[in-house]
Amino acid sequence: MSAFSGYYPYTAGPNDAPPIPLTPQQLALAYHHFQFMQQNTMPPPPPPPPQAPVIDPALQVRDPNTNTQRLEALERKVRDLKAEKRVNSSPEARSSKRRKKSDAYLLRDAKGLSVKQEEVRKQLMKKMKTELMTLTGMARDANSESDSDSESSSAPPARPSRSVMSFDFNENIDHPTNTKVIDRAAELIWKEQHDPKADTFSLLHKDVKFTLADIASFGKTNFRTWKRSWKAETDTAAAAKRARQEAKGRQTHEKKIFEAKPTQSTSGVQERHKKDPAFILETDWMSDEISGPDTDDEAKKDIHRKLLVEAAKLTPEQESQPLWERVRPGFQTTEMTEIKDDLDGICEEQKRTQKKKSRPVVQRLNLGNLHSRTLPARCGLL
DNA sequence: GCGTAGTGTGTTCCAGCCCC
DNA sequence: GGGGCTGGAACACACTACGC
Repeated sequence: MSAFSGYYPYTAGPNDAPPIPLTPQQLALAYHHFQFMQQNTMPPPPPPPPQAPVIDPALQVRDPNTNTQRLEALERKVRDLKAEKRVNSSPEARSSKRRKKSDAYLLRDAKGLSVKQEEVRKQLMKKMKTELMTLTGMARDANSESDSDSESSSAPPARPSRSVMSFDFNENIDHPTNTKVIDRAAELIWKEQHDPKADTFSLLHKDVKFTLADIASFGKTNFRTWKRSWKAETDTAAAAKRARQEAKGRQTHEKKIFEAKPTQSTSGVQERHKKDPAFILETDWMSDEISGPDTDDEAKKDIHRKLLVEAAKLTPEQESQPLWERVRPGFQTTEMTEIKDDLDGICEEQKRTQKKKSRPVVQRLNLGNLHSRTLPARCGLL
């Protein structure tokens, strides 16, 4: 406590009045604030004031000189604040203030960064993610994982374990519960990495500047990602939406394969059918395969499986391999069915002629069944 | 064992929108 | 104008199975 016996509320300037000694209560409060700044932890509530003051205030001798000095110091402060306000209200100051606000971020946006900045940015993102996972208990061994990214040899000493906090995904990012976690993680990383001379510093480039706000913004991105996943798991509507997105992603992938390997090319299909097959690849039309009948009846499933095995002409040894049925929509025109069969043929031919043999894809068989799912909006195009 | 393709999942980036 | 949210797309990564 002796180190704080000379603690004053501000640093004295040349024009300031001499420092005013603090009361024991003020001193105790200041000590707690100092502890908070030192340890980056929430301080425990300040100790309750003593039941009775050591000296009855009524009996204390008031020093008229000290009170005058205090008053003068306050008046000076008011004058300074008014002067500062006048300067800040000018248009130039307003724009510089705006600039200053946007300057709070140096690495948040990936655009326009140098290679060094990009590397440090990625490192900080990874650290922030690990820190958040550690704080929220999402990763038990995140500490060992956190610094495995190319700096294992110079890894900082492991921090003592921290208490588990948690996100509230029902709330937004600016909810106190969530900001508390992000701020805490950002402060920890900032404390470790902002000073290149510190033992804990482990970034690739010492000369790349970044801000606390940068680190926090990376944490916010993580939060949104996790919230999105959480929502997809808990909200059925969101889950359905996500499934649609994933299906679309697979279709895009198939489209790319066709575009990248035009052996017979889709133009051949176009010539034969006088239709551009491209739009089939752009929509939901390609998803015709099912892995089994939509029923809980095991007997029906067995019969269906036997039909598929027969159609695939599998040997008894091959019977256990997966098979899919290709079920065309009932509303689909014959013309469209032919185009799709043509495209499937190209795909299978590409597989057969591939120099490099790859893992066989699941065999798809046509048993002639049709399904009656909802008619897509674009069905009138063919 | 190694390299590669297929597949699934998670992450990051970006644009557009809304609100303050 | 800046920050937050959302959705879509691109990208990264891990895993598996296969051929050589």
